[in-house]
Amino acid sequence: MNRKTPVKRVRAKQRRLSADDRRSEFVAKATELFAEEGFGGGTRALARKLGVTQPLLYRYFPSKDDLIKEVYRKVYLEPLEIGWEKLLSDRSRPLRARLQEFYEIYTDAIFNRKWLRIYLYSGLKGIDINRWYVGMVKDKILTRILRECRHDAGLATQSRPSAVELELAWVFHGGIFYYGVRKYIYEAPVLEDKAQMISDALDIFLAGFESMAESATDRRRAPVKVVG
Amino acid sequence: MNRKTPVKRVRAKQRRLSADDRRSEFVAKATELFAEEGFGGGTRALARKLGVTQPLLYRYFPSKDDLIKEVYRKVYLEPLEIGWEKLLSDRSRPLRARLQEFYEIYTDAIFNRKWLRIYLYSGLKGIDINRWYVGMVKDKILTRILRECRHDAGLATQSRPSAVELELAWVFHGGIFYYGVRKYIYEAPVLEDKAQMISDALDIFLAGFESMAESATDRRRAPVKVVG
DNA sequence: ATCTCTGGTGATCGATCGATAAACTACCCC
DNA sequence: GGGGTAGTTTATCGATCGATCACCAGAGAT
Repeated sequence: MNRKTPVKRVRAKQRRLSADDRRSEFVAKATELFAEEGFGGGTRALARKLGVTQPLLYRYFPSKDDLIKEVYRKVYLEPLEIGWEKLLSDRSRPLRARLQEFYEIYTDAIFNRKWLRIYLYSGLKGIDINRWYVGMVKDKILTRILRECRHDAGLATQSRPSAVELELAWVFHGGIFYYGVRKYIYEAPVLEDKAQMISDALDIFLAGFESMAESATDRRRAPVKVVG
Repeated sequence: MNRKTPVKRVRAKQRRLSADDRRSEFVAKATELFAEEGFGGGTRALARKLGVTQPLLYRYFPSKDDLIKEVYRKVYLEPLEIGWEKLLSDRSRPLRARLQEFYEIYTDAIFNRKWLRIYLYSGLKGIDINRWYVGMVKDKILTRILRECRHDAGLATQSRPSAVELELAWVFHGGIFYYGVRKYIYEAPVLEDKAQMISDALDIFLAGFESMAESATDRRRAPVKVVG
């Protein structure tokens, strides 16, 4: 056929971006790619998403691992911009309303396919930032919630929650988290009204905490097991 | 130095296994490998774990994908051997005891690093068997639990649970599931006594269900939202 | 208009991937 | 004990991976 015919290489017109723009575009598209394919996703596929060639990546990142670290940083730190402490600890408002609002905002931030998948993939890799995040949830969210619950129930505000209390809060938190996993990872049908799911989960958590607190004050000891 | 010296190839004495044994050994070690590395784990690394060479795999499986499917089958179907239906529906025993025992047995089966990691990896791949499993949990476990709860509360046993009830059960179930994820995936410290975690989670779930049932009969309608 | 940065490309390397074909060898049977 | 079969290895292919290098070309400065 027309082999060896000198076809004028119609090179897609080079689109030049500033270094900062290109760099953040790399991170943004890498987040999408890794969310779908996992961190095994290829650098060539990433370049294709940007409409550039693969070696360009290495003008901005020394290695793929460095790019991945940037993705972590962006994904883990982005939804943390909101002031949680004030929201949870603002005792001028009823506790329940605070918790409801907090979880609505929190889940608005993390309940999306991209965030949840990156979170799960990085969790399976067992990296430091994931362990840091779990510790942060414990210290900044669950411990705070438990302190407010104790205060609300008229109990002494101890500096650190008991292991049993903490586990109660984790099961509650995990139950809400799993809603996001079911919806965005498993793509299973869920109760559409997210706010109501949170409301119902709060109902049973608060009722459970109160009954635990009551039996603790009644019997003057921590309830280890309610039914044998 | 001694290059070109004809070193007598000291080949590790061939250990021959029956076809069935070798095949199941492949599946077993592949489960371990994929649990740690994800399904991107290499066939050469797998062969190394068996102490054989890589091409041998293809005497037993037409492709790596077929091996992966076998791993799925083994992992997903293995813990299902137990008779759940009888356990949950045996009305000669108190409901709470049935639920406690069921979740202790169920979590004994799935709370281990191998199972949870394979489950999460396959969930991220969005494969059919994962969606099947989630549907199975809904139909065979949660729906059954809710039916027993309704019966226990003296309510009409309807064929299918309401969306709100189901979500309540999912949040409860997910909270327990997340305990396993925290312990075996994140390797975070958890309340060591698993049975007590289940007991506490059951307390608040059952209390929540009862209060929902009460308000439903009192007000003659399903409680959509308790606090606005 | 030309110079000069610097963003961007083309070509390619070595390693590793899944998979195939042919040769080898341990073990069972007669 | 000499086949013969079936389990195993050696050698290798083509594709793809992350990464490197020399070179090209667009845009602002002069």
